[in-house]
Amino acid sequence: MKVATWNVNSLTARWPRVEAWLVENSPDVVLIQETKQTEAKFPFFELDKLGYEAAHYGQGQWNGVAILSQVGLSDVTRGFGDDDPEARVIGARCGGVQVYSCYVPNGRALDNPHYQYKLRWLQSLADLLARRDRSIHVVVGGDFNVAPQDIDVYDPSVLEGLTHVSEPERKALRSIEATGLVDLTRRLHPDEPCFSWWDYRNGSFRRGWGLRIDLLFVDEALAEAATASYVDRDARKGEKPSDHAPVVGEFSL
DNA sequence: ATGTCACAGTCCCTGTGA
Repeated sequence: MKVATWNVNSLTARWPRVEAWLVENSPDVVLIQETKQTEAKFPFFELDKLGYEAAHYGQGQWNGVAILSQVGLSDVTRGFGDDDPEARVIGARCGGVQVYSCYVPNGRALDNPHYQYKLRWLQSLADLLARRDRSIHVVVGGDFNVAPQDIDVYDPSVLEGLTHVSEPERKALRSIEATGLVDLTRRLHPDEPCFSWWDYRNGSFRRGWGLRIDLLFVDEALAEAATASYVDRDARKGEKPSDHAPVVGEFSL
């Protein structure tokens, strides 16, 4: 089973790239973030032609998450069941695996109210995962907007005092791992940065100024069944790329 | 920190978010 997570930064603007990538890579399950689409605009018909069932939690101008699957899709859940008005998490059962596509709030700055929202949101996710059915495999993927460790940052000194690297954010990720989940990319590549996002500005991609903020958390048994994890950097090149590259995990189930 | 991109509004520019 091949599972990918990709923040596409507008599925409307990115559709030509997304479609080409799906045809070339044919992942079984794709966790999408930042569709920036209403339900009416989501390309259900086009995805069906490519062999994908899809579930979308859309909002319109901002946010929006989706799950695409070639191995079945059922039991869709949207949000945490609280009063969060932002479309940032969707869950479903695909091929016997419970999957979640997550778009964690950016945080903006440590003294911004949005940063507190980010920490609360991560706590809600940890609570949800703590309550999960342990008899089923789980993949929790998405744009976490947190670089778990300094190795996940091109130059830690540049980001000092900024969001994405603060200790409370990193602690929140550890509390997600503490529910029995493994950061798959780091497990399989202990010493490689494996960046997944590069700012559009400053020629950051060309200069290698990246962060690893797109993560795949999987249960321990799935981590042991993993055969590969990689970032498709080619998707960050060429015409109209997203600022994120897809992160892929492969498992022999 | 900022050499960009995408969105909405009421447009061929500005504000906002990332």
